[in-house]
Amino acid sequence: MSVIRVALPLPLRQHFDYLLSAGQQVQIGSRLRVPFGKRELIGIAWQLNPADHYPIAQLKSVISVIDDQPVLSDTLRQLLTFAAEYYHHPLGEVLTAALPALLREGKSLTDYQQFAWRLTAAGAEASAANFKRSARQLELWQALQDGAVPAIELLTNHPRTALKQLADKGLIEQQLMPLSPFSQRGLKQPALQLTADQALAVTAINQAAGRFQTLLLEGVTGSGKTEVYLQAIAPLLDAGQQVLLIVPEIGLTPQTLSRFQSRFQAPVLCWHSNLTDTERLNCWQQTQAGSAAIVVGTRSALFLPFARLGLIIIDEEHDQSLKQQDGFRYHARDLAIKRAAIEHCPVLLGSATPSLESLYNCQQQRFIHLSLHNRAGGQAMPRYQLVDLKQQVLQFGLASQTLQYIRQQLQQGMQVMLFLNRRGFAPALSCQECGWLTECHRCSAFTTYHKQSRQLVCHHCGAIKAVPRQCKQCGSARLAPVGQGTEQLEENLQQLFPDVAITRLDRDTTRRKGALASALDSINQSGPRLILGTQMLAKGHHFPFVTLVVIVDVDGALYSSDFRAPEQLGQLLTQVAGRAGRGSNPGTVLLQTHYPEHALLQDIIQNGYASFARSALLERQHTRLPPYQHLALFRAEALQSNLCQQWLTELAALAKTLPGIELLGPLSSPMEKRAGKYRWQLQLYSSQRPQLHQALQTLLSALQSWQLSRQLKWQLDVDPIDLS
DNA sequence: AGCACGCCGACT
DNA sequence: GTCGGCGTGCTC
Repeated sequence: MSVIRVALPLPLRQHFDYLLSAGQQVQIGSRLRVPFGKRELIGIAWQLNPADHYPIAQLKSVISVIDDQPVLSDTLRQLLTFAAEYYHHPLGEVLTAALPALLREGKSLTDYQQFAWRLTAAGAEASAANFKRSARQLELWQALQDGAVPAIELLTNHPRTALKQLADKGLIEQQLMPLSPFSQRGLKQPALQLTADQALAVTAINQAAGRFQTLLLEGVTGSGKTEVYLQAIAPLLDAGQQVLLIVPEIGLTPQTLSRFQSRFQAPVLCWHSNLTDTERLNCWQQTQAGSAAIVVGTRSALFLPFARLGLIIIDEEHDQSLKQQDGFRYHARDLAIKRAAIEHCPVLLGSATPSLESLYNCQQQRFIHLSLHNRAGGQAMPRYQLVDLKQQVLQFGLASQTLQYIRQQLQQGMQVMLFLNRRGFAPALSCQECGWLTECHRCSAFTTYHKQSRQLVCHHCGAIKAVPRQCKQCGSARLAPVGQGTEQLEENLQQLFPDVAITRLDRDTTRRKGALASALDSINQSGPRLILGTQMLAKGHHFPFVTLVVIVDVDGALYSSDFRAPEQLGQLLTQVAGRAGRGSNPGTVLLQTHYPEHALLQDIIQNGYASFARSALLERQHTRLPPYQHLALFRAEALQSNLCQQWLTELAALAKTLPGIELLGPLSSPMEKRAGKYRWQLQLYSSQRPQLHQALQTLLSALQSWQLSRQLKWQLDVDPIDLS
């Protein structure tokens, strides 16, 4: 008889111990079925015979052992344990994030088979002429010419329907696929010629192979970071090692994925939230079996069970979406570094606009800093120009100077991109008589007017209302939109340039599946065009014919209470600018502002991101903000504002007694009310990470017994990025 | 998180 | 008289 400590999928900060009968063989990291109160749960064997186990007389017995081989390796368990402790999050929920749903539900891995597709005899005899009417089927048929391809790999770039159609015609068939380690069969496409900077970077990455090292690859947009990734990976694949590439959002980077697939013969899989449960399990198994060579995935790919991990790459390492914003709030970049340390492999962070945290780590010599200085094709960098909006007559929010520039570029057959980070027609409707504004009744925010759908939408809680005919305050019927969103700007631009094609990219126009892809396709055709959109425009896409970028309104970000706002503005401006002039034409970026003399803007446009980031870091040092101090944030949310305040005040009182902790708050969140709940926060700063963690531990164990804690929703965010 | 127990209000 | 509201407590 022995005792086994089990990690269970519960939001509880504790383990549970069970009895193991003599006949039950268990490897640590395997799944177990155990009784839990009136129900049964599936947990992970975590520790055999812990010294401080629960009284034996009160233990229940393990019902069954599901796996004979662990689903979580030693290294993965180390990572998850670290993550649970670092983020002070219940281990059970961390596990839930790390295991595919089918495994959490107890599905047996041994009776789970994977299939590959191959051509039938009839399929081998077919010719391209058979597929005149279906390009999709033709592509699929061609992909199978060199032999069987695993279903999961096939589905990453072929639609399921084409697969079914060919199978129905008897041209392809399934075969059982053994899971064995991949072997690299040479390159499908030759590598590109590297610039000197790129070659240096590739060498540095290769020199770090086989040991833990973090490298930051800073390269302006268009400088060829992806080619560096590809060439750094090649020798690792030759040595049979696997590579993980984490990207912020996979939907936004289909080009990156296809570049990896078309370069290497070895299997490239992708991992993201749109996969079905079965596809996830497939990918998970192939990663574990070593038959996947490269996985391109979003942040949760970090927890895949690589058999022989040789390199982790975090692309766009500054991107905020690498941090999970609910539940288990981990940062994929930071955990990737930890994982690399555990796996003894290098980790490469890539960005045109590195986070201040990573630049700081380079200054501290913790990371190796690699730079790509020039655009790979030798194009000039775009130039910035400020457009002073003071005392200007604006037409649809655009200065006459701006319009002149736009007209000029269009006349030359070029494309112009306008960035406006506000979707909808107008940020609110206003009463012309009394000034009343349409507000959301559940949030401290105005409701955005959407003209096409004739709705008032709250962008914070999603509430939708019909457009009122009258002012709720004075009854006047004179309601008019205030301010301008992308929907309105599109309408206005169409009026100004009736003959020019316009493509609008925002959440409203890209909601439909495939809409984004088709919009991007039309942008990639030459000819004059206006492209306008929100944040989406800043991420990842190549717009080869854009020679002018207009940032319609930069002012919103200049005076923000969030200490990260300058960094984010710097990143946004640089990223948006990077979309321009990637063809043979250098680009121009126009920044419309009422504050052309603002130091932040001047710094970015005159000195570029790298220099701006240095001064922003100095500023952080003087104000004792991250990364010079460590930050953790308690949030409280309740129907009554005073509950939050009271709870956080008690928390603050206790925190004040703890060594090395500085407090800010309780403060109301920037948007005090959201979806009907009031939101407050308490910020804890410390220059010593261990002291911060000690404090968090003390606070967490205290608050669990407080009566008030159960009357509100609270959460702890370690290293928060979003202070809202 | 679930799932029970428990104690008060409007229904066949 | 019972169904069901969600507060409270417990799970090895």
